[in-house]
Amino acid sequence: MEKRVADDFDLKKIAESGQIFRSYEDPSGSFIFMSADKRLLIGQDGNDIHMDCTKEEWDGFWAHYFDLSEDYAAIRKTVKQDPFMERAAEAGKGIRILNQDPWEMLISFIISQRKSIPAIRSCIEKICENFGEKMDGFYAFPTPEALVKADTEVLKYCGVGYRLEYIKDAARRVLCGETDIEGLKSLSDEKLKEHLLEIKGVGNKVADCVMLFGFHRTGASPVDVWVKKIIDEDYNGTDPFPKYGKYAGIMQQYAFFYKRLLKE
DNA sequence: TCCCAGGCGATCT
DNA sequence: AGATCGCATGGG
Repeated sequence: MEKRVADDFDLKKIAESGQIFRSYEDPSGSFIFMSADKRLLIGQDGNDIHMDCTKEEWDGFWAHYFDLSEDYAAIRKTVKQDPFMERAAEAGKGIRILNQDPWEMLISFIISQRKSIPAIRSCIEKICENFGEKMDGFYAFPTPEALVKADTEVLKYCGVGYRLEYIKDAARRVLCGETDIEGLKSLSDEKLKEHLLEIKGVGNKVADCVMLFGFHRTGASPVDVWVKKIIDEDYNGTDPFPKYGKYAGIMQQYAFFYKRLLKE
């Protein structure tokens, strides 16, 4: 189907903004986005987008996935008296915070620690190929049950390294209901974070990423090595993101994208 | 080859 | 509370 979007929307920036590890650029310039057991081929020409799904699938899932009910142009305009963030928001214009699968985000960001983004992507790809359900032309992200049962040696082969026990434990917790993903959705930001921090291998940074990208808590602003650089080099040691309140995570994405862009 | 990556947990002071 | 250290592995 085809559609026209009114708001900021840039598939390439979204795919390269570090929030998703299972996106691929097609030779045609279109993009593949995967989430849990779903996959979409989508391309854009300016504000005209076209995708290989039905209207029902778009309205029922992907429109929310791309966070189309939020007005990002308006959010960008809330930046004032902050030259670095104004440049970041302009550079990152078109980025949106995807509504991704919380379980997939939990495992993905547990894996992400001490890995480069290319390494994270290849590790997750291997895990899907080995433990994800085979769909029509791709592999789904593995279920908690699949990872609980996963052969340890094969998981190691996927490149998870010392995170093996973290992944196993997180999968066990979710499978037995000790971590109730659906239930977590109704918790306050504070309670949600508290719970996430109880999971082995989940510290402050990973918890914030799961909150932001899996539970769409846009007030969460993960502090990673890049954001640390921003804080030190551009803000003299003071974290500028919390002052943006419920948009802190969105500003963080603009800034993260911009800072990495500057280094190229 | 060497360095470091979207950090975390354990173990100290 | 805050500082330090080891950690498995892959990409640049």
